[in-house]
Amino acid sequence: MKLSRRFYQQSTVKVARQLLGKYLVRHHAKGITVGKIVETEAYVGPKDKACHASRGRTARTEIMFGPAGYAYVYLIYGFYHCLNFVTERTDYPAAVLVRAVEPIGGVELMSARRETEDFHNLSSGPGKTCQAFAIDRSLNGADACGDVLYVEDRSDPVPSIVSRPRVGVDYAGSWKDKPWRFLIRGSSFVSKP
DNA sequence: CAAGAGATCATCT
DNA sequence: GATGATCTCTTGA
Repeated sequence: MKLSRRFYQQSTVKVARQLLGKYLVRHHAKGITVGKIVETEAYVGPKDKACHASRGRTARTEIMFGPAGYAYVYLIYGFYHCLNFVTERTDYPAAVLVRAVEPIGGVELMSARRETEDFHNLSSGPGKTCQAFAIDRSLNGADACGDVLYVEDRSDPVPSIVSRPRVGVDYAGSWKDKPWRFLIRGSSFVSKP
């Protein structure tokens, strides 16, 4: 079952936790890629200094101020893209970053795009995942309740979850220590243990 | 293995 | 003009 808009309207931390064990699906002219989400991070609203939207409403962050269930995709360091799903209510800017997935379907496609045969290096990080799934800024604003990029619940058992501080947000003052990075316990496909 | 450098550009000051 | 929700490669212990 495809996750509904209502799912994304829940609190950001809850969405981040519940996305673990769900399946990221990407339809593309070259084929479909599927990955089980094993790592996420929550970026919670205007006060969260690690959240891009904490610096105000701009062209880039506009999508986060809109309704839940849309993709927020941006370019980072000039090379890589990061995929988020917008959460909570309209005008409250928050999102969940998909940091890593376990390759499930379309593995050859991922392998070709990533230029590696190493199964554990296909999508073990936010930039790698976007490369493997051919996700770039053209998908910014894509509807996660549509048919191109969405998340499925395949009724897997609820995973055991570990939380950690978020990665790469040292600039965020006291907010950098919030334990808002979530991983499936024991997964070997996370970006870092 | 850990640490450091470099790559490269959209976005915001 | 500075910087970043990253990744890869190189260096050196």
